[in-house]
Amino acid sequence: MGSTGGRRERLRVETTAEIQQVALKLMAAGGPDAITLRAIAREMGMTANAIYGYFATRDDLVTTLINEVYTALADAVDAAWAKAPAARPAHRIQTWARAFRGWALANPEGFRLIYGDPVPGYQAPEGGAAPDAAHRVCTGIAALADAAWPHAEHLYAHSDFQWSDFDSGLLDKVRPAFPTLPPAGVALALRIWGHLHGLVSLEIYGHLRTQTISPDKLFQEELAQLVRSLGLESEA
Amino acid sequence: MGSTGGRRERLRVETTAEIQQVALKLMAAGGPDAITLRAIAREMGMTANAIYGYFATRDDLVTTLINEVYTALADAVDAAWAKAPAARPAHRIQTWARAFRGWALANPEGFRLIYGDPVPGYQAPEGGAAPDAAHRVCTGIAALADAAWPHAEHLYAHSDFQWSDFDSGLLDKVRPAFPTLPPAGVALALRIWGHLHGLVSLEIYGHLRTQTISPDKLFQEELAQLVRSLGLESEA
DNA sequence: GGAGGAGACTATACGGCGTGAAGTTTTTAT
DNA sequence: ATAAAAACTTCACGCCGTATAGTCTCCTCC
Repeated sequence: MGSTGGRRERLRVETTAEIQQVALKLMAAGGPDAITLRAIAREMGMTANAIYGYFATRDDLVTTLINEVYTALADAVDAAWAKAPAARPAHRIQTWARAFRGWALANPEGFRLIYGDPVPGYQAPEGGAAPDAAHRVCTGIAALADAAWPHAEHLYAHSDFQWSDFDSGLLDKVRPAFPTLPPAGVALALRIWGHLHGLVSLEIYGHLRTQTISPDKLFQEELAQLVRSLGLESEA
Repeated sequence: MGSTGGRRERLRVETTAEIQQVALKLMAAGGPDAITLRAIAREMGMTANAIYGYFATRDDLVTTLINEVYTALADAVDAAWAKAPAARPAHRIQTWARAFRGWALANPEGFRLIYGDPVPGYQAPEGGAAPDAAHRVCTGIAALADAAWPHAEHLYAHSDFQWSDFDSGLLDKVRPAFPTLPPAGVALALRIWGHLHGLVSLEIYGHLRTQTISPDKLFQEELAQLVRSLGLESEA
């Protein structure tokens, strides 16, 4: 054999996993710039160069980490979405939003890794890091908009958004899943997304912490306002 | 003499200014992590260690830069605010917001420096970097809320925000300027701020660019919606 | 079961980084 | 003119990513 189940490959997989795990631990402890090949190797009792057998370059490792973390985020919000009953759109949106914020608060370094300036010299590869997870989060946001659209449609009565106003990147892959969502519905999606991301981002980066000691209360209030501004009744 | 006007001090001031200027140029060209003492020195035909005569450490330099950049941002939004007539609150808010976004788009690296993960290992000093500029921006946001409050008050009819819900940091210094603004008005301020910052942040960090090709149109629309949600009539 | 090869890892080295200590040159003040 | 002070350089250390070459171990095939 040698194709599957070989001791060699098992070890390889395990070592690969350990590298990522140690990297995540270092990031959690010291921020994104604590991810250094040498520190990882030190932690594992190896030489830094040994890691090159598993990842072509440090950026490759970071890309993989982003993928990993991004997937965890997508899992979290997807699970929340799936758990909440579709019959209560307001509650569903609030659940999604709370899951998003909750994950971010629990994994602030991960949030930075995904949405902020990542590791020092890191440049996201052309194809785009974590395209799957990004797609899933994007789909989730579109689902929020789709759920809210019937109630919020009137807000966009006078807008003139066209499909050509939006890029074909992630959207064209997400659109088919929501055939009833018009261009203005995408604007609504970006509105919701901008709002949530903005609040969470301010909180994570500490630009809110200096101003309020109950970001929790503020977030809940803001979420209620958002839902209300979508023409829905806020639910706990 | 030797106290003022000396050739020595003039040179010192000039060199200090040149260091900052070169650092900003490097940042604009290669992002925040392009700010290295050695690169600056190289650009100036000096040794890296010479910079230690002007800034105690690299973080000191970065702190100064943040101050500088933050001040420029505060100047930009303050000017916009002052220019717009107070009699038209909607227009004033939109002008402020557009100035904020405009500055951010013109100085994306500066925006990251202020609001994102800054230079790799940088840790903001205890006293807080750029406290003056932060105070001014905070005041600007409070002014937005103050202008909108009479129209938006009804939105917070059932909220129970207390002053104790907010930190005493920047707020206590800003509050006296707006004696009529109640606790819920601060929540309104943070709402506006979160909204604007969120949109601009998404745009600057490219998490919007992959989804829309007309962030401009989206921003205007969103701004109009925000103003409308405050009970005001959107103005061009 | 022994030889050969593949794969995992180390050793060494290079250039870049921030920064400390010590030395040198230039300017200023007396 | 001389001494002090300021500006600046040199050298050094330990960190980083990474390229190259070498070593050791284990699997495979005859």
